[in-house]
Amino acid sequence: MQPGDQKNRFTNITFINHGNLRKNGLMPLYAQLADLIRSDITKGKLKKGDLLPTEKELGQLYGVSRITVRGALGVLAYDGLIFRKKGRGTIVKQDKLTRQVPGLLGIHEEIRAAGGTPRTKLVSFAILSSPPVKAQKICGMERGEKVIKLERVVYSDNEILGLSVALIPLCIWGRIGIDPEHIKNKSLYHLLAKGGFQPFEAEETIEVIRADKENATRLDVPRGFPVFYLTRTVYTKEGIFVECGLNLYRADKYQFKMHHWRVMDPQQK
Amino acid sequence: MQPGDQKNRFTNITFINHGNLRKNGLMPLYAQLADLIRSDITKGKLKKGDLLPTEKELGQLYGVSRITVRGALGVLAYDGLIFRKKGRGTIVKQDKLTRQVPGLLGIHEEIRAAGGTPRTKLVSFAILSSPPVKAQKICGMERGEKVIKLERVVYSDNEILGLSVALIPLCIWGRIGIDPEHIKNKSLYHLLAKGGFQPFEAEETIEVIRADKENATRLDVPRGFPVFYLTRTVYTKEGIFVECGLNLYRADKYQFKMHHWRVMDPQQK
DNA sequence: GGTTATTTGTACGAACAATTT
DNA sequence: GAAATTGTTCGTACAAATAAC
Repeated sequence: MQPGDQKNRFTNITFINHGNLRKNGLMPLYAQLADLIRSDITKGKLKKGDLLPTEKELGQLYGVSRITVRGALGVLAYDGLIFRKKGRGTIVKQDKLTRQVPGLLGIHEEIRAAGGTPRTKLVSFAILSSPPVKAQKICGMERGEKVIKLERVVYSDNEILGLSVALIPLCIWGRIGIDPEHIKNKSLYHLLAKGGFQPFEAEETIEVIRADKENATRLDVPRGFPVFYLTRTVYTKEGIFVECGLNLYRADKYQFKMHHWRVMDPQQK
Repeated sequence: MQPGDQKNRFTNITFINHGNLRKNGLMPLYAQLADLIRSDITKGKLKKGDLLPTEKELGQLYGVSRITVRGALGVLAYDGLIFRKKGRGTIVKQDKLTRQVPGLLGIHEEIRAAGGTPRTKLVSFAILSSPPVKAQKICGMERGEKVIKLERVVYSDNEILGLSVALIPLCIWGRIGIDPEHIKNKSLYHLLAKGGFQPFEAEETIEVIRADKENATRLDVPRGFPVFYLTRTVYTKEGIFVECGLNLYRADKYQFKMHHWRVMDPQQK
């Protein structure tokens, strides 16, 4: 199907799961409406290329204003399920993509998402009077700033996946107040979130290097074996720096999937 | 600075580049306002942690409604320059991150962005009666669908960077109507965009493999040398599949930078 | 600690502009 | 050229969260 093609617009009420919006205070109306339409799409009532009812019609169907409808459509457009064309209407997208924010998962969550069972072993725990030079370069940490250094080995289903070093400013660590003992098998990001520093943004670089003797031993691979070298700088919603992660993952046991997209249309759409 | 901290709110008019909004039809008011505030942030008039004037005040300052102000703030929040807190206000973020959509750059653009000079050499051009099995798996192309296969060597500043195979459905290729001769040194994505199929979304996987004899020769590396194996499936805004890319890049000459983030707040924010 | 004021979040109605059919 | 549809913008009102007293 090409851009110019289109299908009939669904004005038929029965196509829509109608009349279920409640002003219960739990969820905004626009979010409820978005979920209803989303389920119509994912369940196949609305198929790729279909034109949705117009914003006016949707408002009438569900007894809400056009603003609310636009809020709902904005969610779906943001999630990549629909797109809109001025003068034409709102159209269900082709469905090839796995529409999912790249996410900001910790390694625990990543492994679980891939169907594995994560396990981490704490190798070392220390308070440094100054961050390593590497970390200063990567995430602009100040010299002389006290940091926690957490070194862990990561296993997936009892196979070594990689090594992980996390540097966390002492002032952050102090506020979340965790006993090093409790880190074992716990998601670091989960702990940070519970302490009021929920990870929200991250900058990451991915390189490949070859294992030196020390790393090769620890990763149980021959010397020179390719490993991903992954650095990650993590921030809260407020832009507060919370972690600098230096990670080595075996290249034979790890791969990346990404979803890039350009969203413009920041306003309700 | 911690989440609870804050600075004074700027109600001082002189801090804002005021009175420049025009209903000229070229740009919506909210976008103009967003640009004004953005420049105040990037130029340092508004610093990290600062509270912006309230939505009401901004509206009065610029003579626009609160809806328009919210549109502008929505843009900036989306771009990661500010965040908002109910009951408190709108706050300028810390400025560590390079706020940039991950982007959907072709290899030409990537090289240029890194300060290099891209060059591509066309190795082969063919019309296949069916996509390779690999491509069928990666991007769900149908057996029997005619595709164009474009094989190119990519150089950055006259050094070999990698090999690139692009598979494009014949029906798309036919519509953009390009002479294979003209692909040389051109950005494929640029050509696609000119033909009405602007790349908008992509799904990508990154793995590391070791070069076999053939690839090693072509990439000018020893056998077994680690190379990035990068597959990419590209779609338009409408969700129309336009390209399946299979790429091999030398791991010593390539690295990835990513910016992940969680944006919720789909409505104007 | 509770109350009040402030500020953003959600939602309504209405009108016109820009684009496509 | 006319009709239909989304895009932008106004005014207004109340809810929910935060901050100040």
